[in-house]
Amino acid sequence: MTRRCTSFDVAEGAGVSQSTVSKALRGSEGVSVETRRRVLEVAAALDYRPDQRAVSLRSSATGRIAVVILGDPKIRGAPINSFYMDLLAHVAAAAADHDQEILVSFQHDPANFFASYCQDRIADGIIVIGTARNSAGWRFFAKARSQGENVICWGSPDDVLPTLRCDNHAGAATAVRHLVATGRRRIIFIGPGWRRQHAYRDRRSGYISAMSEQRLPVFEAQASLTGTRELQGYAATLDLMNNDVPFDAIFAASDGLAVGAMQALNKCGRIIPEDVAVIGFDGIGSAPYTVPPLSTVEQNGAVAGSYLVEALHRMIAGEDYQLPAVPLKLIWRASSCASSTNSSSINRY
Amino acid sequence: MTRRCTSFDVAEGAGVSQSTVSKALRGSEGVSVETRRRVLEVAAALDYRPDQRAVSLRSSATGRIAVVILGDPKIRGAPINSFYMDLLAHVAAAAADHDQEILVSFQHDPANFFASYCQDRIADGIIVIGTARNSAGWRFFAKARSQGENVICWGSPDDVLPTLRCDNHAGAATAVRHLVATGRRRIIFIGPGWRRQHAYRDRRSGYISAMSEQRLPVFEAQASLTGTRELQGYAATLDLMNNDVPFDAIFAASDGLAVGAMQALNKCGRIIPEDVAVIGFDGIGSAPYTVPPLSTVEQNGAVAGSYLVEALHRMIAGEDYQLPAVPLKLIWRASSCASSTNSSSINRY
DNA sequence: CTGTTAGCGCCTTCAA
DNA sequence: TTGAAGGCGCTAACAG
Repeated sequence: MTRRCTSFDVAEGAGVSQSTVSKALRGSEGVSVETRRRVLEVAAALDYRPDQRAVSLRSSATGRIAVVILGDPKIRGAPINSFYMDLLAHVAAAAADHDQEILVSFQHDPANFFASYCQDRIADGIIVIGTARNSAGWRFFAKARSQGENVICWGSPDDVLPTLRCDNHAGAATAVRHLVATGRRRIIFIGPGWRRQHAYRDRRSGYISAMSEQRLPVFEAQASLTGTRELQGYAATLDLMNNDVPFDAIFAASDGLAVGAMQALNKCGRIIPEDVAVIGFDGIGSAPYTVPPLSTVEQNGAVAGSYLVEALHRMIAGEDYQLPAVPLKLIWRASSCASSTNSSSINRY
Repeated sequence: MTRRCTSFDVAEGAGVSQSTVSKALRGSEGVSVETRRRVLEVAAALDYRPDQRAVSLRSSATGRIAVVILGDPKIRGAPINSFYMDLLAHVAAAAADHDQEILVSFQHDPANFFASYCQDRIADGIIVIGTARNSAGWRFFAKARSQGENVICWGSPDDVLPTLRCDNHAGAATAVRHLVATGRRRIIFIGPGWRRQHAYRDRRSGYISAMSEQRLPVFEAQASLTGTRELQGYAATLDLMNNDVPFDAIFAASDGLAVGAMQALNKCGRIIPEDVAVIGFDGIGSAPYTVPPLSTVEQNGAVAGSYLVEALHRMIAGEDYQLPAVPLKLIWRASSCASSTNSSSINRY
């Protein structure tokens, strides 16, 4: 295996100096057309490629951003909320638009938290996406930020870190009004069990506002804190039925909870949406493909991804930046409305 | 904003030379205990952190691997098969075990293919995970490999690149035998529409073998090539019913197809599993949460992830490596068996 | 327009 | 045990 070829080799081949090669290849001013042509030719012939580590070392920025997916503080390999994975793809697309590479790290265990991306010159900033439930994780990244890391996040339970989110209150209220408009009165809110988080509080308050507007009774069910979102939704819904709580609709604080709720309803022979309408929140990729298709308050993942990247860039550049609310859209599918065109209204589920 | 601190600053603070600092921090031989202690102390006080770019430039390897998710050659933002996203998480975990960072890139459009990770010293090798349908993509990465990139993949339609996969033939045969054992006779195979791929051919041949063993008639439905897997499965299944093809079970070549098939069955009032049993292939994360829960031939994603990383390391090291088959497990849920404990058998779906 | 000279921050011989 | 010097491969001033 032969030595890697460097800009010196190209220089020699083209009969010029190394610095001229550098200028020629990067299109700097001050190189004659003829020289540039010859350099490019030799570089191509030698299949020369600059070592990006050296390029980066000389310049200042790394051209990379780190994306950390913060999972539940459980055993390794716990399933990640699929909305986060969708968001990851959108962040990657947005980063690619800025010619940035992304480094991805899945973290959940305090023993393996890592955030020194900027300090170690591994990346220029960090986007943390994850579950509010990993408090130790959020504390860790908040501390990293105070030590100079550039951090923007999605999913933080609080506002210690600059956090992007949608208008959860408004989204929840819209969902509830939709249920009311289609004739539902006993609408139950299924919360995530973990109350100390921003998104939950806002979705809950949106639910309460909308119910109060209509003078309808508020009823909340709380998921237990263990297991996946789906299992939590499943258990919470089963509880409701076992306790003979009357209800004709469920507004779940997340799509995962809603999916679990639908399983439980089905298990007990409740027909969706005839007996119970269900609507979730997030807009996970599988929502259109559940049985019946799940209505949801969809967060615009593409916009969220680009806002995150944009804000991080501004933070890195030391500019002022703001985190606008991510747009929401009520997606009305068969789970909440028997007459939706999106699915048949006469089936049993 | 003050200048970043380097090993020279530590040297000055500790009253030693820069090279001594380097040795002390990296635990090399030939530094007195007392000197090392002082260096460590000053380094900590100054919060010194080596610039990883410089470290990497001096060494040879980058300590990074690139993971490319190859999507359908369609518009940007097309949803990624969720099994690939799961696999990505497992690859990340395996890479972390080897103290490697991973660079992630979602690629689908020939205009933006990029594979020069090794040549540009961005990473030491590439793991390509993706859909067989992106032929241009697979050709691109095959060419990159011939130009010196280290590439291992999952999902390639052929064997031009070193490809990890499970024993698709055996897995399919197992699934079919399970259906036969539970009394099904008219079992339909729903293929992905794109026949020129290894996994499809093997799953199909496994189906045919198992059916032939039992002297049962083979019947294949092909999905159209457009849209998501789910939509393809939906349309193919609808076609079957519209054409009054009799069947009591569906073996879908992938979970996505199976999810779509379940939607179609439900739309037409067919009860799962009483009227039609359904089983998929892959083991996507949402399979336990469909209604009814989806039986599937589950590929061990954790093992797949570690095999991919392991094989890539051996390739990088120039060692011999082999790609063993990834283990499969038949997961028997309610969609294929009314008496499963995993769900109720008396419900209507 | 081109070449020379310094580094970027670190690791690694080789002398002292 | 320590330090001086020479790169890793490149960019960027500054001379010529």
